[in-house]
Amino acid sequence: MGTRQLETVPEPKYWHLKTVLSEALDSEFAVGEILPNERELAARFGVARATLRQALEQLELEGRLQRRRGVGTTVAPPRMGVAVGTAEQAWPGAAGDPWQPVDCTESAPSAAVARLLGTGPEEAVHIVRRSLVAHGQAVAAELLHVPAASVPALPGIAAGAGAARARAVLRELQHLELDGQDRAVELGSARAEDARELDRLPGAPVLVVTTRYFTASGATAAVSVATYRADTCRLTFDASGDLAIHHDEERQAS
Amino acid sequence: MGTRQLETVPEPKYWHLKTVLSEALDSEFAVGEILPNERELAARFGVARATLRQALEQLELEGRLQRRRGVGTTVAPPRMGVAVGTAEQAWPGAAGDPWQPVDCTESAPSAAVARLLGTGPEEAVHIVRRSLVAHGQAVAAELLHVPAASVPALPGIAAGAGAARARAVLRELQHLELDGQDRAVELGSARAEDARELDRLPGAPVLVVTTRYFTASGATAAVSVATYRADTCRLTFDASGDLAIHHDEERQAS
DNA sequence: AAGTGGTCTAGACCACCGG
DNA sequence: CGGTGGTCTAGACCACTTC
Repeated sequence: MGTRQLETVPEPKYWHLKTVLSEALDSEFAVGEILPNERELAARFGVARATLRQALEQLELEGRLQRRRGVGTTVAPPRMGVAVGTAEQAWPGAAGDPWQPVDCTESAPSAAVARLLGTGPEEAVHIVRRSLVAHGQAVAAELLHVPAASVPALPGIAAGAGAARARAVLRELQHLELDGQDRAVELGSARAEDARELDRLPGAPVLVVTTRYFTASGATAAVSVATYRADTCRLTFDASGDLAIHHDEERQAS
Repeated sequence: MGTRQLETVPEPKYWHLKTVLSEALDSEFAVGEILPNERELAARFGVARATLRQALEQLELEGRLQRRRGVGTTVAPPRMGVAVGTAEQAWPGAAGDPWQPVDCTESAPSAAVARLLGTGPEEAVHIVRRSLVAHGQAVAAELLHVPAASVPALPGIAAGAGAARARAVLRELQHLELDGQDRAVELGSARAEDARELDRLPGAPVLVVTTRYFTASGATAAVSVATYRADTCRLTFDASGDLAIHHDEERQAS
């Protein structure tokens, strides 16, 4: 990266800072190591703290750093691969599904989910909350929306609460024949509730995976909206049909 | 969502601002409409411009707004769905592939790509640049890495330049038998080069899709690194096997 | 030239975590 | 309690687009 300030390149300071820091992370720091605090880093680079923070924010977005209030800034491990697209399609909660049921409520879904389900906007559905933990860290939170029509044999509403009820809904789902599914991935920001569960601040970047599950009759039997921590996760769509979560040392290609 | 300021919930101003603006966008603004400028909005809400900008940044990240220097802030259309996972797996450049070849160079890949390819870190590969345009807007830029061993019958190095050479490499790829592929999606920030092509500023959030293509012998024959504009794209992994880009009115479910 | 969003500054205070 | 990152301010100047 030689000197080339002679071109029409008034490179922003934070961008240059990010590059310098990124190279320093590669060569001079080990995973888990804590960096000097923001005030000292800013002084060392001769910039305002806000400018230094702009660079740190980018590096955190790229999964290179992890910042925690009251603690400090540490060098993040490489992103973990999380398998979300498997060849063997199965209902959520099938054998080997690593998601952990948390609880289950019954209420009206958001307008967007209602549209995907094809149900009326006022019609209540079962909403199963599940979470995905990998390497001791919560990496994703899911809201699984199941219309009552999909689980007709569900025991009465009072059939337990919390995780027990969630498991009951998932068990009933297995009785349906799954015909296919449909996935979309987009960038979002964590709602306050998800942020708490993912140990992030509200608004943290997340990858939102929306999955529609179809029955043999072609109807949408359930819709899952899963939010993955964008800073620590790389979603993998292997053809290998393996649900296992694996942690590897591959870095973002670029 | 009643009033609950009595709890220990000192909600940040920018977060509240974002909520207010978001609701205003839903009810009072049409797609494409320009908002008042930042200085006026900040004054109207009684906050500093930096705080107002923090809210706008979040909304832009969520694909609700589009900001352009020298122009203004406009209400963004819903994200377009871009199909990236198709049941009928095919080599890049196959019939119906909407990607447009731009040019082709021959150089050493990044360390990360070299690892995926299984080639030596110094070994040069063909790097085909392609771009994806939808609705008159560039939505993605791709670097397709093809080791020389994958296209042995390629005419001499001087066989054209630019798009012509890119097409030649793609044509040769079709002669190989494709056995499978492997995808990963993660959040990244646009390199300066990608940012220019995507009409964004450097560092803009992008969805990075890394695809490995395998030959029947199990070797990695090519690696594609595609960066999609995270603000305007929703990646779809339909089982329908349709490469078409469709624009629909679905909003992020949340 | 005028107006927009993008960058940068030098401060201040707050919420959170640890000892 | 001290130290950390998170929020917020009130300015300034710059790069870009449009007229």
